Amino acid sequence: MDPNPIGFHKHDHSHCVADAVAEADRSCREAGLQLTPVRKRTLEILLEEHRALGAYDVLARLAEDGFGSQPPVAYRALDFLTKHGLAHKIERLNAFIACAHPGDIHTPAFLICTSCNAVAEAETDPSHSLLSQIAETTGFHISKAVLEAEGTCPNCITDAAK
Amino acid sequence: MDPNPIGFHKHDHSHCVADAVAEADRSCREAGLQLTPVRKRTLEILLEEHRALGAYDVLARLAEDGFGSQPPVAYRALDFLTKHGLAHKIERLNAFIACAHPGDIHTPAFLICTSCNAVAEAETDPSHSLLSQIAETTGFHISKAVLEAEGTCPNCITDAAK
DNA sequence: GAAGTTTATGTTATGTTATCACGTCTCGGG
DNA sequence: CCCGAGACGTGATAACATAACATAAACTTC
Repeated sequence: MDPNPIGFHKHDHSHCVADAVAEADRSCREAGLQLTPVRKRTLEILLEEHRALGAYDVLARLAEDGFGSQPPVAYRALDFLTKHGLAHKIERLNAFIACAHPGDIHTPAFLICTSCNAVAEAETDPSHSLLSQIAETTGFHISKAVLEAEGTCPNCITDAAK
Repeated sequence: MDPNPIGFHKHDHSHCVADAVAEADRSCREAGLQLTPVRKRTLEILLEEHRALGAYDVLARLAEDGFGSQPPVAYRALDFLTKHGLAHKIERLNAFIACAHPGDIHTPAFLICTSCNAVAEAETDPSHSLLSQIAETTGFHISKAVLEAEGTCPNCITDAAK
């Protein structure tokens, strides 16, 4: 159901999990944040799956690995990751996904394919961002934005045409 | 906690509920849709409160008015309203709000004030919409978009400055 | 106008997502 | 050595949402 979920492009991610974890490790140390075993493992799980995962899916995997089996275990780890830009919550799906561009300051936009369930994280151009325009004209101060689009990804459009 | 939630501007809405319901009534009749008593009452509740309301809040009000008291009663009515553009779901809040611009074809953006809990529905300019740009460049076909920003509304910014 | 179809509503039950409250442990500072 | 902060585990519960089934009204097809 989910052949190639990374931005809808195929790729070999045998190494990218390890790389991303190492990078997270480094940036946390730099920022004085504790990337503890549960948190690190949670990030690995999200990276390995490379798709949006519910908190209870993550929890089940953590429990398998010997961590606690109660919801707060997963929610706390996911909170940490999302708070520090290592993961994002997809509100539409009540699910979580590893950040595709950690380190960048960004307002991510997500493209959710309802056919294959892939979720791609798109970059947005902050300069003529829709939301900053709105903020300007209304005097509203934005602290966090959610941009999510649901539809059909290029691969599934092609498949449907066959 | 919520002095003036409508787009953050004060207004007298003694008549606007009735007007909006009448308008909904008319447009449903035109479209061959049944704005049944539960559905109409649900819309009224959302309009009266003029803020984002959880499904169970709506349900409680419906039950008071003699409608069914089980969750599907509220969810079905809310589904109808959202499906036909008379209300919107705020994903970030798991809550529902009456549409501020029914009839228009629009991709609404919501501004959620974390201080006073007001939610404003902003118009977006579809021509240089962020998401349609993304769609173009990626080949993704968008069927539904969610744009939600969390922050501080002009009123609360002013209040905080005091 | 009887039989079947669609649409809406109600109810019971259950599933899914998220948080609270409390106890323990560990680590670093005073 | 004691203390406070942060992290983690656990039990309990809250909040959000849907499945499955029964009933009733409106419509339509013969």
